[in-house]
Amino acid sequence: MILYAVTFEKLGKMRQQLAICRPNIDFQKKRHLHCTSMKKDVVFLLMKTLEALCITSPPSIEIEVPREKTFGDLSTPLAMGIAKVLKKPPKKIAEEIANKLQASYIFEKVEIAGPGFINVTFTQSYLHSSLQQLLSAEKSYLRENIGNGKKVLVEFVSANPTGPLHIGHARGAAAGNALCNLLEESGFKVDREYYINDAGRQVKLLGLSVYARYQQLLGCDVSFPEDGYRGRYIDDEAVALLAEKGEGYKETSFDLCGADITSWTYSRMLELIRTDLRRFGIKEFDFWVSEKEIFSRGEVRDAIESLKQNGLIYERDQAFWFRSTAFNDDKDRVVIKRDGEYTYFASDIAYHKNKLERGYDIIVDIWGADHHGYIPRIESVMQAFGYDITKFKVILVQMVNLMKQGEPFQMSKRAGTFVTLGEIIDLVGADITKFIFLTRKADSHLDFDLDVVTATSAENPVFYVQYANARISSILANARDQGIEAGQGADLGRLGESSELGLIKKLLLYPMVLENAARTLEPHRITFYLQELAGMFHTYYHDHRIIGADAELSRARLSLCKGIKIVLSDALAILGVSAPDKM
RNA sequence: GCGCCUGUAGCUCAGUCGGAUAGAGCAACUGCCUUCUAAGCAGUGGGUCAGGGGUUCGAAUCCCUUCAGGCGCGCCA
Repeated sequence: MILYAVTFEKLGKMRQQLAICRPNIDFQKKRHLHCTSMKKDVVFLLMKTLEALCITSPPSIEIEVPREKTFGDLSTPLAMGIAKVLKKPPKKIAEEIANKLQASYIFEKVEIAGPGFINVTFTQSYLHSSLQQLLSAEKSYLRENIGNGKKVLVEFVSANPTGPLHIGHARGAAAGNALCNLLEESGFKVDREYYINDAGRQVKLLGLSVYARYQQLLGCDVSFPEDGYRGRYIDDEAVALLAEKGEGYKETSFDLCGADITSWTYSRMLELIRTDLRRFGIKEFDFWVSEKEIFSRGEVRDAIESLKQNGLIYERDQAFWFRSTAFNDDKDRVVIKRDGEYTYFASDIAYHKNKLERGYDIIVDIWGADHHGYIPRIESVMQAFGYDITKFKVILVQMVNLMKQGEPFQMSKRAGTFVTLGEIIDLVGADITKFIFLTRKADSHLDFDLDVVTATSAENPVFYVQYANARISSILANARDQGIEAGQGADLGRLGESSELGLIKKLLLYPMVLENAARTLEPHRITFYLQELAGMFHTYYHDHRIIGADAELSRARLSLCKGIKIVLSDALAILGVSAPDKM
C-alpha cells in the first residue's frame, strides 16, 4: 500500500523549505523533525540518509503502510528502486540506509525484510507527541498543502433543466461536491460550476409539453408533442401554471404564448434543481453558466471564428467542420450544419474556451460515463486554443442502476417512469445516498437497490461511521458532566496498549489519505479509511472503559477519543456527510 | 467493424506511478447487553484476481491476445 511518493525534484523543494541540506546531520537532534506529518518526518529522514550516503539519483521515495503488523508501521521499497542505478544488491543498500536511520530518535526499530524493504517502527514517545500536536493544531495538523493556491474549476451535475434531478445526477453531485471539498482542503482554490443547456430544443420541448397539458386541462384538444416530456411533474407544472396565470393562455397558439410558458417553466425547473441539490447537502455552486448567454454574448461565433483564423475550420458538403483530427480525435466534427445552425459541439467549444480564458490551473469536468466518447474532441478543443491537455481532467461517473426488490427499475424521463432525487432523499436519506456513492470509485457500475439501502442499518456503512462519532460525543459529554475535560494536560504517555498505539498511528495516516485522494481525484479513498478508523474505535470502545477510576488514564483516553472525533468529523465533512453527536 | 470502461470471495466492492502470505462490508454459522450508545464487539468458513502468453528481482496492477458484460462511434440534444 503506497501512501506517498515524491520525485526528487519535489524533494529539492522540500529541502529548501526545510532549509537544511548539510550531509552528516545529527540524527539525534530533534528540532528538525516533528514540525509536520508522520510521512514528512520519514521522507525527510530518508532524504537526509541518502544524502549522507551520497546517493543522488533515485527516482522517487515511496512510503507504504505494510500489510502485516510485523513489518512495522511504515515501509519503503526505496532500496529496490535504486538498486539498478547503483548496481548494488538491494539488501546491501537497504542495510546502509537502515543503519543510518536507526540513529533517529523517532524510530524504535528499523528493519530490513523481504527483497529489500526498509521497515520502520515508531517510538511511543513520537506517537504520543504527534497525537498531542493533532489535538492542539486540529485541522491544520491534518492538512497537506498540495494545491498551493492553484485555481481549479470543477464543473458537475449540469443536468438539462427539463425536469427534476434523478439518481444518476445525484451520484455526480455527490462526487463533485466531495471532490471540491477535498481539493479546497488540500490548498486549492476551487470554483464549482453548473453548466445549463438552455439553448437547444430540449427547453423548448419542455415548454411545449407544459403548454399541451395546460390546454388539455382546459378541455382543449391540443396534441401532445411526440418527443415531449411525459413525466408526472409536467402535469403538476400545468396545474401550477393554471393556478398562477389563470386561463389567459387558453386556446392561444404556442407561437404567441410559448416563450412566456417556456421561460416560466424553465425557471421553476431550475429552482427545483437548486432546491434538490440543497436538500441533498451539496454546497452552493459558485457559477451557473448559461449556454444561451454564451450564445447571446457572441462567444460561439467568436470561438469558431478564432479557430477559422487558425485554419482549423473548413467547409465541406455545405457544412463547416472543426479539424479535430489535427489533434487527438479520430474524425473531424461539424460545428455549423448545412442549415446554418450551430451544432451542440459548437457551443461546447465556446464554453470550454470560456473556461480556459478564465485562468484556471486545472479544469475538471465530471461527466456521465456515457459521454466518454467526447473526451478526445474536447481535448482537441483545448489544444486548438493552445492549452496543455494535462490541465484538463475528465472524471467519468458511471450509471446508477436503480433496483427494486432485486429487479432493475428502468427510468425514463420521457416515459415518465422516474424516481427523482427528491424522492430518494425522502425515502433513503441524503447521508446514506451520498455515502454509498462515495464508497465506490466514480467509474464503476453501481446497483442502488431501494429495498436494500432502506432496509437494515447494517447495510448502510454510513451509520457505522457516524455511530463512532456519536459514541465519542456521548462519552465526552459524559466526562464533562463529571468535570473532566478532554485534552487538558493529559499525560498521553499513559496510552501504551497496542490498540491505543494502533489508533494513534491510524490517525497520523489521515493526512496521507487525504493527500492521496486529492492527488488522484478519488474521494472514495477517504470513505474506506473512515470505515477502518471507525472499526478500530468500536473495538477499542468495546474492550476498554474510557472513563474509569484512574483519573489520569481517563484523561489520556479521552484525549485519544477526541483525536479520533476530530478526524472522523473532519473526513465526514469533506465527504459532505453529516456527523451527528447523537443517534 | 473501430474506440473507451469493467471482469478480484456466494453478493456489493477496495487494492495507490509494479512490492512482502490478495482485503473489507454484506450474506451464512457460533458466541457477547446489570457497564461511557448492541446502529456495537469477538470468532469460523469462503479465491485459478475471467483465460492464455510476455516484460523483471517481483504482476491483480504494465504490454499482447482470447472470452464475457457495459457504453460510445450523428449535419441529435
